[in-house]
Amino acid sequence: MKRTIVYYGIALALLLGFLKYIEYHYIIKDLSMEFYLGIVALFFSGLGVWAGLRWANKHEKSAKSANSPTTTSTAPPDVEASLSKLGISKREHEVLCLIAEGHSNQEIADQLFLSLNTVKSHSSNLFSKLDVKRRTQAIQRAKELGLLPETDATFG
Amino acid sequence: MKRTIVYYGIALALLLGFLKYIEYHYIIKDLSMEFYLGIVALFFSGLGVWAGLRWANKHEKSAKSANSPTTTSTAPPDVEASLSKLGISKREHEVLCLIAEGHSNQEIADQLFLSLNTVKSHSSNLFSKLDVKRRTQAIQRAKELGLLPETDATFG
DNA sequence: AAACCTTTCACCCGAAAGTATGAATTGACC
DNA sequence: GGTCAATTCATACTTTCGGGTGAAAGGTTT
Repeated sequence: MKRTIVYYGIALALLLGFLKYIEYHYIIKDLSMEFYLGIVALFFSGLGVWAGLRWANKHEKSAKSANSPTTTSTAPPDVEASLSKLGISKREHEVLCLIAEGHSNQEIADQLFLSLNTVKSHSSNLFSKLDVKRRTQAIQRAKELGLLPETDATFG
Repeated sequence: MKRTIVYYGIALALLLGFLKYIEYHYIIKDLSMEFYLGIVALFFSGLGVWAGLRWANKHEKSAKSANSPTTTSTAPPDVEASLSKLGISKREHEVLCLIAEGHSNQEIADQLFLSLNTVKSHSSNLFSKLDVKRRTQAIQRAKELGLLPETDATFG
């Protein structure tokens, strides 16, 4: 969390440095105002989208009674039972679903706004809880146990 | 193929060397006959089983009209169409099925009596034909396209 | 407050997976 | 005999996975 702030700072510093750099090394001083504004607008809109998504992501889970598996609406009731029986947390279940969709750990990390290491931790715990060694086996296992949302891949 | 013969030779040489070694270094000369026979019996029965399995494996495919996808009975007729449409060979399909069952490349190699490198080659070609990057995606893809034998994991 | 769980993340290391390239063999087809 | 695709395998290299350990932050429970 503290690191995130540091990253923000570094990103801002880099932006400022970049602006100064182009100011002194190129001949765009005449259209500097528009250019600056454009750069800054792009940067901050990107940052805003990112932060907004992340914030929304954080509140999606805190808004639904934290971690007591009673009123969570992410998964159907029967799935809930299997999950809690195996001691699989909500976050781990999310990771499991994404694994089953064929995503790499890095992709999952990007999608859930997590570090790669975190995804690894989750999947590692997941595997021991599912009693499997590989993610491919985890997919099999999860399908057997009905832990995955029906993707309905059974068409012709 | 030539390598296999060389390996056989090496294995036999090692066996002989081992027998000679225990003959000169231990005091089991008295029960040598039974011991020798036991070792040899174990070794050759193991080798026999292995060779037999391998031979059976080889003839399983040559016995069914080589590679024309007309009378092959490994997969249902509808699957055949999808496979040939994607240019997936029979061997590749075998590998694909084992991948979908959650096996590692090494396990697949052992099961099909192939080298690890060969399995990698097959899976690599498979991935490009399925237009995927990872084996987990290949599983997804194969299920979507109905390329896998029904494992019926849809029970409660 | 203390014990506990969940979630997050870092670092290291070894194993597995995947890519690229080249090559030998075999059977089919012409 | 020559061509072609399929199969097999090697070698080398990069990326991804997975295990193990430790730790920090936030929430729950007692």
